[in-house]
Amino acid sequence: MPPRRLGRRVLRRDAESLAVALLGHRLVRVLPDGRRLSGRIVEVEAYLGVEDRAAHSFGGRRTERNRSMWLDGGHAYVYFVYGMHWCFNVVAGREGVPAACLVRALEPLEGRELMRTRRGGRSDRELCSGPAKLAQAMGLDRGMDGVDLVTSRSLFLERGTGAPRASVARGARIGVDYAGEWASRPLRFWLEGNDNVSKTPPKKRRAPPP
DNA sequence: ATGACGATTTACT
DNA sequence: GTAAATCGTCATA
Repeated sequence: MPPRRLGRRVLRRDAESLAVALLGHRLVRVLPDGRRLSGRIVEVEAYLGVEDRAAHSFGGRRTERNRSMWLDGGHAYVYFVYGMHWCFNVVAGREGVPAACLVRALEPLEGRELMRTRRGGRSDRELCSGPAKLAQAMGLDRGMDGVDLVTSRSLFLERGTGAPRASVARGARIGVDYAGEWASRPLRFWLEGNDNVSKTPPKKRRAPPP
């Protein structure tokens, strides 16, 4: 029996619930030649939708770039940032609700050799320990944007062992300092102690008071 | 048509 | 800790 995939019912949950639910399951990529790449999800951030100032859909923004955020829960939202990086999200909620979960880190499982090639021969813990790193390692780009993870043969989520509640840590999201009060909301979730969780970047210095 | 800006990573001091 | 890399996207005009 092949492993069971995560179904629409789970993937339609709200972004915060889904972020926690994704931890401990596996993201799987099957290449055209049949090779498998996969990793255990160990870090996820929730982007809640129109009210969330850190989300691409804040204020109901609906553009060419973020249109996948409005798809039904369980679709992929893959976007390009900083002129060179791709990031992968699992869309949350029902169609018309622009919420998503940014997958920030994986524990590499299958296909580590190919991942290492794609990542420039780095060590195992440098393969998928960041949103753009895992996208590069797994070969996720525009071609995967909008894919339905429930039905696709090339990209999907396999049920793993899940995550014990006690092992899930939470804190502020990374790289959203522009989002005002939303920047400090604890919507980042990770498996405490896992070596593949991304490192928090240095804090931006605040301007000195006048 | 133009300009500002990133849901980041990497290298360097 | 700081800074460079690098360009598609979006808002403004």
